Amino acid sequence: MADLFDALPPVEPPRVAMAEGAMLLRGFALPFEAELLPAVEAIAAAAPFRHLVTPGGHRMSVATTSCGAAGWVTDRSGYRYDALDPATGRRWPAMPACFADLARQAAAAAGYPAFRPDACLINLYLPGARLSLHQDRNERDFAQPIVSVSLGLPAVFQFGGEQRGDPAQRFALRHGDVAVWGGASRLRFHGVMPLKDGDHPRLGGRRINLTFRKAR
DNA sequence: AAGTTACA
DNA sequence: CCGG
Repeated sequence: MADLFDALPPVEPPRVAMAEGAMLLRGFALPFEAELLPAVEAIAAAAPFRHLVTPGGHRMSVATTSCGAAGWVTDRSGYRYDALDPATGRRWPAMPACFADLARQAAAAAGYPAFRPDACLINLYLPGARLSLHQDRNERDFAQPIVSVSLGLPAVFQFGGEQRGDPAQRFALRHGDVAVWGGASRLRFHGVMPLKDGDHPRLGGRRINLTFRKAR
């Protein structure tokens, strides 16, 4: 059996319903695309990517940083949003306008026209990096969706149910794809399979994921 | 508890 | 041997 990428039909629908309230926007027309990667680099210069440790004491294979009024962090004591970057003691870099515009447009296209993110978690995946199944539940208002933008190398996204053991669907995510989930799907478990080696024309051997949330 | 491994 |  060929892998998920080869198994996709030759012409992909631009919008795929993953579940109720959850939409995958394939090849979303990224506004200000040329500005996105330089913006990530500028954020990383002020708030470096780091491998956080989970409450269970495990080092995440994905490296993270954040921008916006609140940043997602974890350590032995738990998951949380913090106005300050624990690594620097300073506020997170401001959310670039091109990020906020992208998140708003994608959310609107998926049926969430009022989305105004105040946090963007930036995940850096190198080959082998993964995110095991988890829920996004540290935000205060679950009426607000999650908007997840894929850049660079392709990855396989797992989208499960509200219980960790529920069966998970898998979706190939490529550069320019945006997954949006909210409503009845807001607390679904989700994750990313280990990144395969590859070479993206613009991003090289890495995947960068921008995950927008309304944390507060 | 956003992790890893073993094994059927 | 690969993948779920």
